[in-house]
Amino acid sequence: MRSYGQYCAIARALDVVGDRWTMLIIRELLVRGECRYTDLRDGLPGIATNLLADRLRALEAAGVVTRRQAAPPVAAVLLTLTERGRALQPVIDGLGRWGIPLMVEGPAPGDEFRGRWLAWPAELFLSDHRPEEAAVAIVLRTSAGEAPMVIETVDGAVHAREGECDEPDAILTGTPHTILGVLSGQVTLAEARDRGLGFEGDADALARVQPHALAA
Amino acid sequence: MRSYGQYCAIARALDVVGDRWTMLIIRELLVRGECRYTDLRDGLPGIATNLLADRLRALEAAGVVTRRQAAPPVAAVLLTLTERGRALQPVIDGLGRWGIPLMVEGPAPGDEFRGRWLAWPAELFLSDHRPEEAAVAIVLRTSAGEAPMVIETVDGAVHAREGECDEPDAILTGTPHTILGVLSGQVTLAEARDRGLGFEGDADALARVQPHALAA
DNA sequence: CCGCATCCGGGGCGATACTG
DNA sequence: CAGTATCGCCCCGGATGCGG
Repeated sequence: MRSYGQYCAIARALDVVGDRWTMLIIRELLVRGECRYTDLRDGLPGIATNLLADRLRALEAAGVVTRRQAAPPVAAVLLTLTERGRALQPVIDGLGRWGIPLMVEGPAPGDEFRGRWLAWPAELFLSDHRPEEAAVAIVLRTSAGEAPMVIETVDGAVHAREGECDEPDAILTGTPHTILGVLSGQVTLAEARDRGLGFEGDADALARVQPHALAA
Repeated sequence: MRSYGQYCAIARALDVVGDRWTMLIIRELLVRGECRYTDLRDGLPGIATNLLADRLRALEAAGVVTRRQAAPPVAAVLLTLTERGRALQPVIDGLGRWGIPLMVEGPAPGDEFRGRWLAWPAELFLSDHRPEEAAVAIVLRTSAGEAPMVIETVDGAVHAREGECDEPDAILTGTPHTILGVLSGQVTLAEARDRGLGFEGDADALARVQPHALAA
């Protein structure tokens, strides 16, 4: 990026991560961890391939991303955030928190979606109200072809990860918008089921982590 | 900005504040509060006037900025952040914190600087180690023509603001880089004075708020 | 299939000039 | 003071090609 030419901490930060697509590349690397060029491409629908290559080079030069060869059997380059790169987590979190209100209207026509993008809303809205009880796991399925998300309670906190789960306490199936409504507590489970949400398992497991705002 | 077309909180946020210059406009409005178009221009050296106008329109449409007429005597438009706009403070703070390490090498040739940009480093590095004592005020002067910054202790916290101060406990005069070195504790007062820092007043007032890292 | 490089059209951006 | 007008350039987006 063209430098702003300002001796200011914020401008200097934006000189490195202010380019178009750059923060979304950081988002993908934060939520996926180490992954391949092609994985990044899949997680960044709309990006031009040359731009992704350019950005990765710039981020590598800036000490934000590192590149390493995968183990012999799979000939692939693996990309990871450095410690310096992971230090951008608060910025991404802040952006995600600020962006949540922009999602209540649902996706615009043609909007892309990936299940793992629910990780921030999930960890933002949910908390474990009964940490003394046994841990629960809730699976979110937003699309048939995609890997589901698993929401798990761990020591009173709630974490979201990509992947399967052997014996989930509950399974939610539906559109991203509907699932987001349930996670945020803006829609009750009953309402959501009327709107097409699929639900299996223990409703209490869901209530345990849902925000208390339901009372309002 | 062209939308990223992704139903994701971070992408949605960047659809609004991801454009070039936009976050720096937010920075200026956060640190200055209500101000005029021309004030913004001065605080954003390098921006094209049409871009500033474009961005302000977009931010107004997005509910981030509001515009109002000043009181009759001065015919001027005053721009302010809305509540929604001020909610970007954590993002700006995160960027500023992340950008601090990029400033230790000093300004590049031709870099612009404004005294008020020291507000983030000041509040980030400094803390009041003896809150039980009377409040202190330290003035920073980085340039003859510019308004100085005042650092004040208030209830154990440290705040930075633009403006003068009647009876400061200490006055630092020097280049931004030198002053930053002192504020961050990377350079001792004695070293900084050797490098051209001007210092008047009570060295103890400075030590009271400087980071403890000096021991290292 | 992976990881790019290259080419090309369009528009955002930057600089300057100008106006109510 | 607060913008609008204009213009060249380069970044961006989309498509294609290509070596490993």
